[in-house]
Amino acid sequence: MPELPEVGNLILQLRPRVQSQKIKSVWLSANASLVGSRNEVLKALPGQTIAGLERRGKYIGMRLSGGRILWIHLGMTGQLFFSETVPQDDPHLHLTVAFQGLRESFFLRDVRRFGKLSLSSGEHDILLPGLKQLGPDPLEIDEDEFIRSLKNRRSAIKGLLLNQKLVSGIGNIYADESLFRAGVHPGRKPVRITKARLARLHASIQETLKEAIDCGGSSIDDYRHVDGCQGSFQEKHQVYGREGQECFSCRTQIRMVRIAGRSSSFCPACQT
DNA sequence: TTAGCCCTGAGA
DNA sequence: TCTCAGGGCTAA
Repeated sequence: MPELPEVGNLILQLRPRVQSQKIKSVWLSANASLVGSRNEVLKALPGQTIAGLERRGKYIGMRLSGGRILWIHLGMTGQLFFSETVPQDDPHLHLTVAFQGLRESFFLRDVRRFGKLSLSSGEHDILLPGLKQLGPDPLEIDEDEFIRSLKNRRSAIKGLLLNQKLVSGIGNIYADESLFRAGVHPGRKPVRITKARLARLHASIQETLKEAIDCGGSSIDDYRHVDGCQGSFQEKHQVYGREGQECFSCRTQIRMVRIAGRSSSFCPACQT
């Protein structure tokens, strides 16, 4: 569930706490969703300093002083937090990083294990296939490029927005919310959407994501800030999670359909 | 391009 | 006990 705004917020909160900190020890659970060598992670991290944090799509990159990068994808239920005490008997705890001279350790918890962890030795040996093929960031892609990448596509726009090779970082919530704001039906195919409409969708995506970032993201189910606080953008959702309720704009009942294997909420009157 | 799978907890 | 939620990968 953590999408671009949630991941972006986590990085902002993590940065002041881990940047320039030296890693003392690392623990990995036996069933952590790790891509690559377990021993390498356990050997390579201790002694390294966190040089920086970056976001790529929904991935968090933790850059180490030696040039290596630890990549974290939170999947649906991944949570990052700090604590002075190690949670005992938590079967969902997958990574612990302790820092020199710091009482608090850094933890990764992931109930459904849809998340991913991977260590790369630099920019060029990324093992995560999704990260290697990541499309442009929706906040950076310009209108022309956005339209070009979608125009003439013959599958539902909703599925295309979720395709991380085309644009990276949009998930179910922000796809539904952006389509509502642009007045576009999630099942509509780009070949049948005017250029002006696609331009409006491009703007809606950027507006929605920026607003969500300012709100600290959407907290649904598991997403929490590193200090355990919740984001507030869920209070502004127009369609996501509102099926059966009235549209705030026209009072038509919000409907839910399955498109590209994902639930899609929309207003049948506002979105055509 | 799409269906099915992974995984677990919540709710019917 | 069954079904559903979902991101991303694989196979058809």
